[in-house]
Amino acid sequence: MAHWLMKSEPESYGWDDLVRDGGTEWDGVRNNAARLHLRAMKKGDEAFFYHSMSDKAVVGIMRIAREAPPDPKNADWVSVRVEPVKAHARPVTLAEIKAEPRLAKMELIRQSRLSVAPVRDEEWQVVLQLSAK
DNA sequence: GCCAACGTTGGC
DNA sequence: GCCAACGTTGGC
Repeated sequence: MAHWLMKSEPESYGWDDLVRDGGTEWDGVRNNAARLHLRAMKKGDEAFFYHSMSDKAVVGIMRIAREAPPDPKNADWVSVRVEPVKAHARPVTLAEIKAEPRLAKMELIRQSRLSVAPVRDEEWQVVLQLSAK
């Protein structure tokens, strides 16, 4: 099972909105690299929900409930369905991630503008540990 | 509010 | 096919 990280500004659509809705269609991704990651997601994969801009923290875990449909007429419509799994006991801030040497290679750090990014298994575990502290 | 990083567009 | 100009994202 693969792991991912998906960003949203909490003011436009945050973790609380996701929980309220019980899940959502993750669309509106325009960046091509991010789109490729969306297409690579499989049902059952898990993803961190990251609040960008005002919050800058990983706040919870989502599950990919439906993969992107194949061959859309318009690449802009690529989307997956995500559902909330669990809020972190404690959000893991960007500052903490940057301060943790084992997370230095995260795509989140290396390419800050990428809104949908893969997360390595080791990195996933480290972030989980930080969220439980 | 500023600016760095990155992507896209369009002129040549 | 190159590159300058411009737009967007997101951290600071």
